[in-house]
Amino acid sequence: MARLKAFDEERALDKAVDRFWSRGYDATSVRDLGEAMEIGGASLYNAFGDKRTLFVKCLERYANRSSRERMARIEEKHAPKEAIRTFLAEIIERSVKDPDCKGCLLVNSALDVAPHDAAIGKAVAGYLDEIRDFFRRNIEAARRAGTVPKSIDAEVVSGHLLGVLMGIRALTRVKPDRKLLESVARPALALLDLPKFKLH
Amino acid sequence: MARLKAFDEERALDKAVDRFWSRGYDATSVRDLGEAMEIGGASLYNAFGDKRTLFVKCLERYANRSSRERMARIEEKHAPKEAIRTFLAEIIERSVKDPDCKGCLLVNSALDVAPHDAAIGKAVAGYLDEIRDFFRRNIEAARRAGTVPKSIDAEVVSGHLLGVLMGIRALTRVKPDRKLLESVARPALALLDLPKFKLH
DNA sequence: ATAATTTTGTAGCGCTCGCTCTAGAATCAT
DNA sequence: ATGATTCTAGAGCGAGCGCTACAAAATTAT
Repeated sequence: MARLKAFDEERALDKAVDRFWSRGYDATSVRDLGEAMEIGGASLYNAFGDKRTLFVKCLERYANRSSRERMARIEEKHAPKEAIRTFLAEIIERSVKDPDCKGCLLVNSALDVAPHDAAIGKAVAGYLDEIRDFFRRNIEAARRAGTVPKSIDAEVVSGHLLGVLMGIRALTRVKPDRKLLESVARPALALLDLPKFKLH
Repeated sequence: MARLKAFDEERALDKAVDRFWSRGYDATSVRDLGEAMEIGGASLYNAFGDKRTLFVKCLERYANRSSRERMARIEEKHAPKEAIRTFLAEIIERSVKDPDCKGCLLVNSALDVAPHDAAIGKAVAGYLDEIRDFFRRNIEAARRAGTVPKSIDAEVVSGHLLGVLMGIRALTRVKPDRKLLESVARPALALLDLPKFKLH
């Protein structure tokens, strides 16, 4: 009944994610995107809507393929406390090995575009909530398993870990130094190993 | 010998800082700046050079009036450990009270412009180093004063605090919630109150 | 006053932006 | 084949971008 699309939508979407990730929303032009996705402007608008709509789809794609994938993969393979440790270690590893210092698309977007676009802000906040939930449920599981002191407050420490994560991702973009990034993470992880002292 | 300038350069610079701060580098046009500074485009270029040069001056101005001012003021009035606590408390206070969720110009720039401009990246990294130095020397002073356990490694914990600070500033832009921001800071501050346990 | 010098407002340069229009190429059911 | 429908490439729209050219206005030394 009609002509077939000449490109793979998912593949093209991944290319768009890369561009937004490394250049930011504003600095990425529709022509940049078309070039990276190897499609013309008309096809882009036809398949993905306007630039902002494409960006929203990129955020969702990134959340699925980067953020959620990592959490699911790690959670499946590691005990709760080790899951948290592995998560941060993997972030640091990726951060120092990325020559472009792209950081995290969600964190970058949280600073660049979220404050100027309420809907995107809500979306980003939601993705970050998922990460905090990952920390929270692993802390709680570790508490139940006894691998983390009972004095650890999952509510507080999950927030702390989310902040530490974002700090690492932010620092990566100006000072991608392994020693520094590890020093950001280490006290947060050490917290989980402390003997049973009341923190407050 | 020549016509006098009709505007106050410092006042105009402050207005430029505000605009860059709330809108980001790319999204702030030279016309925006001229409007905020209440000067025409020609005067802007005459007095401050091009947009990028103006931005560099804005970063320096911000560092002097916001970052360094805060550190000096707090350091003068508080004992070392309380200086750290007060610093983070003030950041959180300002963050939750800012209706525009502007965060910190240095942190915003670290993510937006630093990765795409080596010179600005170096400058931002330098300003962040100053903040880490603030943490480091206060930790060391507190260690000497005995208000912080000797087991605290100033090198590690100053990096941790810088990361926590950046995490708070980043989170502010999407989730400006006092409880959340305080949960990011609290374990880092609790660390300074712990009895003498070796962290690693 | 006059001349010298700097600032100022304005107009507009060339360029890129997000986006759309249009004509034709490609694919399906019939 | 034919017709219906969708996709594609390219040109180009109006708008805004960073920046500059230029002449009028303002100031001081002479």
